[in-house]
Amino acid sequence: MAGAACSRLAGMAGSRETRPVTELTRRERLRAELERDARAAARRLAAEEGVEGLTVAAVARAVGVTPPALYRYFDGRAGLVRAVYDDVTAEFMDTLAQAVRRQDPDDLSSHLHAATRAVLDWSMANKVEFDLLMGAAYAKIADSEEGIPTVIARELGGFFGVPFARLWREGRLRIQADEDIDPVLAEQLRTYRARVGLDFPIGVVLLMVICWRQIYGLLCMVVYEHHNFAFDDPMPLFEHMMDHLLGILGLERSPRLRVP
Amino acid sequence: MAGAACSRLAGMAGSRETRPVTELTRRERLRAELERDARAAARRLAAEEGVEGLTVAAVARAVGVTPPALYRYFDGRAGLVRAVYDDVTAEFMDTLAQAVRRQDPDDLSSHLHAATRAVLDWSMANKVEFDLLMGAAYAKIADSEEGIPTVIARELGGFFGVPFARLWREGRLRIQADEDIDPVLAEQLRTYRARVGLDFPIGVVLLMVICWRQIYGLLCMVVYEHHNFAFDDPMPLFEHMMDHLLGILGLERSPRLRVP
DNA sequence: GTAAAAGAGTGAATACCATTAACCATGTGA
DNA sequence: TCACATGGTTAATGGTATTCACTCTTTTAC
Repeated sequence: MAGAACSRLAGMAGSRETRPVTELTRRERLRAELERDARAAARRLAAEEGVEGLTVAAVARAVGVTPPALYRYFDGRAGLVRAVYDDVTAEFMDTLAQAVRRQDPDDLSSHLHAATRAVLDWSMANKVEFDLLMGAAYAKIADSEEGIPTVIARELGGFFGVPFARLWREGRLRIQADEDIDPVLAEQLRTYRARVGLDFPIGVVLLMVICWRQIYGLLCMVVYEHHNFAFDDPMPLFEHMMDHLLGILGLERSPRLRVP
Repeated sequence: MAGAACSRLAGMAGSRETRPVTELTRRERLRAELERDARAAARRLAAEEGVEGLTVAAVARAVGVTPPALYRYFDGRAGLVRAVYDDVTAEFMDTLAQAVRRQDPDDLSSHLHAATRAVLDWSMANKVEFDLLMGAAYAKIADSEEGIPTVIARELGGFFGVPFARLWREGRLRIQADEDIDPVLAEQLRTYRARVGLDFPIGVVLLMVICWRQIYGLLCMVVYEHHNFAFDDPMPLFEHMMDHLLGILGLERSPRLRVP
């Protein structure tokens, strides 16, 4: 407490009016700290107890305030869930980016393989968060909040769009011609392409959707634990699927794949 | 009230000790009625308000008793959810059986197509129930209850096992030989086969899993509404997938497919 | 036919939860 | 120094699950 006051005085002495963004008033600093702590507590609670365990009261306890205090920071329970959603989205996309950065930049096979593997690993290690981002819990947030819808679908679409664009440019892909695609489906694919911001033929978009459908199915099987009674370890199924998907894309499993 | 008493007296006059199963005591009849009403109310509440709207208090209100009364019928809220789960499972499997019965018994393509289509249709029309049977809500029940795990996976596996067995017997399937399957995966497939009660090579089981992975991915995409921003109508994607899956199985889309 | 036993409901109590309103102390900035 | 904004508090309302003690009714046994 005394130390905090001191550093505040030091900050005041340094600059009053101009206040560079780094210099925060005591209130601003405390507010930032409490918000950070609350977000962390919310995330921890959600992970440990499930989304339903993420309650205003529990977060308040964790950060040492009374529940109503949190209403100065978040829009009630829904706001807390939204905050966790935002944090988790950022963390998830960052994890993916890291996995890709570990690969040889010219090795598209390992790029795709590692990204997909990272999705699976993260999802298994963060089942509640998976549910929030890509599962059932998502629809509930999306219903209430306005800006949310399509966030993760678009982020992921953009992310996987990069290697697909390269595959397309390199002429490796065998895709369906526009006129061979059912017109209704074609229109949907164009909408998807426009909303995600991709710039290759809808035949390539269709390939992305076909791949994602399979990946997503495996993810849900694993995370929701329906087939655990037999498929305790999902890796064999995953690798089997990756061989198939890479094959669809005219690639082979890369010997240079680097997983953590 | 008076009428009820009368019928009870008639029942008493008819038989006391032997009491054929059809003859119920007044209490038993009232109990059966209230339980039936409560299950129906629980199902309706879940469908309309979501699983979180399925509360003991709400069901009690719906059937006109106080909440503690329901503890004589169900094991609290978890018991209510479990009851809905059981009812929904039966209804779902029945819907599938009906869809198959509508097809030409010798037309395996329409058999598989109709069954898969029925799964999709039912899931879209019963999103909350889908979540309970095959989605995120399932894991929560499975955690607490003992008998539950694998119910739906095994029911579905057995159901789709029938046409796959016929395909296999007819020699249409191109499958991987046992020794070409990763040993760990092979062991998992054998476990699955044993637990579901199938009796064909694990290469066929692998085909089932490959198909289900894709179907399930599409189901979750549709029910959890992640890609609604582009794929408002899932039918084009579904039919595209079915063409692919039937192709894997050496079949073609049947002109005799009958959907409701 | 009557009395004991079993069953099914109620009300009260406990313990959570979310959310709002009124209020108070303190940091901020002129 | 002083007015004001901010961020916390307590209190109150109303929702939830669940347990317990109790009562009334039905069933069953004698």
